[in-house]
Amino acid sequence: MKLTIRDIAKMANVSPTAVSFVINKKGSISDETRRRIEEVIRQTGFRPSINSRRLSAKKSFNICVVMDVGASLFSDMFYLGVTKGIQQEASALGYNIVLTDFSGSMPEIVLNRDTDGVIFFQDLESNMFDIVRGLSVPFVVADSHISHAPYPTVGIDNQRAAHAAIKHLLDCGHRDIAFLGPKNYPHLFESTHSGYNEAHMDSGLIPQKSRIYESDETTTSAGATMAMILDAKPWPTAVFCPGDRQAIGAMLRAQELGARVPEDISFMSIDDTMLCRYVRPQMTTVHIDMEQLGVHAMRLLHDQIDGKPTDNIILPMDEVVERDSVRRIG
Amino acid sequence: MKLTIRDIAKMANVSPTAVSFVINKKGSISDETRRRIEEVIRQTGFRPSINSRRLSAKKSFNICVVMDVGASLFSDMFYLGVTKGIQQEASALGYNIVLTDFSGSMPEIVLNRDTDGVIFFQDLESNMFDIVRGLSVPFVVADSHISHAPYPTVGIDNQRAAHAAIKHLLDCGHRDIAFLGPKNYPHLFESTHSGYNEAHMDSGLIPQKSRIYESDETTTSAGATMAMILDAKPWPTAVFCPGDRQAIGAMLRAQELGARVPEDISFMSIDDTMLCRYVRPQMTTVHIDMEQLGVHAMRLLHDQIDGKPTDNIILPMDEVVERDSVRRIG
DNA sequence: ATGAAAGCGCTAACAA
DNA sequence: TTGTTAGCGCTTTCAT
Repeated sequence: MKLTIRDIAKMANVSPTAVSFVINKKGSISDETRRRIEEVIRQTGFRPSINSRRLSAKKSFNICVVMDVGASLFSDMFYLGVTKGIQQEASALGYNIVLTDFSGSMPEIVLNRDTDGVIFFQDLESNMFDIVRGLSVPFVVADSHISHAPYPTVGIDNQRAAHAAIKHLLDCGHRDIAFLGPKNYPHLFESTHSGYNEAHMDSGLIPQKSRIYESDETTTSAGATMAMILDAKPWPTAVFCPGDRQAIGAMLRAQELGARVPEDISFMSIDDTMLCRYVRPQMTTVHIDMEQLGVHAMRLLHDQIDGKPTDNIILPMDEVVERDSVRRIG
Repeated sequence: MKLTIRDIAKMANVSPTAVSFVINKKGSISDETRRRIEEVIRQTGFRPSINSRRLSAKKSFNICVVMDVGASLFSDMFYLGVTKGIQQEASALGYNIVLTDFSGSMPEIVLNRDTDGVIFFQDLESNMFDIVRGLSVPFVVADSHISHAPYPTVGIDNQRAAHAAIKHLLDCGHRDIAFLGPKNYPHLFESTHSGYNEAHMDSGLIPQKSRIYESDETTTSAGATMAMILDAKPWPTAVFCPGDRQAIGAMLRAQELGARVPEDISFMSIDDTMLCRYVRPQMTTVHIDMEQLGVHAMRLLHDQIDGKPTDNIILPMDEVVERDSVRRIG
């Protein structure tokens, strides 16, 4: 019934080893022999059993991607984009992408070592990484918020993205810009806050501490903080949030409270998930190339697997997408 | 280094076979022996090599999920929900979910038979299914639009969902309801159109052919059709689209053209993706439980794999979620 | 109820 | 450059 490498070997009058060599492009084979073997393979449509391969090569050819199951639809949207990038790169490298969810405990597939590497989304508590290390399974974390993490990461240069956003707002004539950051992501808060400060100072402006606000990274929490901001006059002329979700939550709430956007107050975010195009006014934002993030994560993991020395990657992203939520002043 | 089933056997003074039996809950083992083996397994933290297993059992323990790579973010959102359901059920059954994209040709993983079954999203051209059949790999299609497809499917009862939507509109006092359906999904168009007609007739009303419109299932195409509808008076009092994407595209366009929603015109959709809560006014819709769809798809596939006889599944879904896009008349 | 032994189909060390 | 051979670690048939 199913052909094996031995059958092919016989048909080509060579040894199984030879066949294995040409399949894996390893060892040394005379052109003549190789051609003969390739011919037989083509004619028979032979495909080597990947399971045998897994067993003898002690590789699973799986890469497992761990998403937090409790994550919001927002993160889903973001990470699905990242996953596309991973998947594209992975299939080029001959890996399967297996999707697992993380609900507090390490997925079976990594406990079983049924994966050649794992990609985590966002930084987890360090004891989780200890587990993976203990299993000596290579891993990387994608969308890490930590700049010099003691493990392989690829992240966005959030400071730079925030800088780009604030610069845009400044260029549009805004001088009283509120920063509404995610208090449940301290590292992200910190780096984007730095970008905010830096952009001001680059323009010879002094960032005002009183314009720094925080909320959880949820629509409602951002809305509540926004309501509070609107409670006191004068209003900032613009509000910047380092994430679509917060920005949209804030904007929608402001509108509910009677503020006109962007006439009375402008909003700007980072991420550029599809939501930006569906809210009204459409959200001006800094574009994040999620697939790119995925591609780099997969490459980094591949290098890890190969045992190559690697550096953590920080992707610079600062392309602002102008839409309708920011008013040009004066 | 790594423990094998033989090591465990020795430690428990039994044969490898016995160990295999208790791991797989097969064969017959005395309670006494079983307990002893289980004890050793627990103490050593032994985990059988899944790769050996794959080879000798001729199973991959993989289920591959095929998404169309060209699909919109909308479908992404929908299918990610479905995937969560699949994944949840799959891990309970001991399978990995491997994500692949379909870009016109069958993914390698199925060509290699490195999967015990495949789940397709939406109906593909039948020659694709022929390929899978030729490989004798079990498959199901999730979110099939075809009611009596000659292959295993699980789908939503779209007629019923449409019926529920129209009934809601009717109950709110609407009597001039436009149907804007997806012309690029003829089956979906057909079934939801039936629901539209049926709901009218149930209320003793005659559905008007002139109120049936079509567009591609995209935001812009729906917008264009909407503009055309608004071009002629009288306007319908409500517009129903069997999908969030069309409905939102239509609603947003109507607003751009100066119509007030829901005062001048109401909108209603099917799907209840998260977008519904981010557009203003929030979209009233029929809730679709995507995870449920995934769970059923996985179960159906599992039965297929087991060679059990199966019937195609049609999930009834008709829960309307009232939000702000529908006006109550009178 | 338990065990011996023969694979599953490939890889890789070693020989020739 | 090519071939022989011994595994990889389970499952499963067939004895006992």
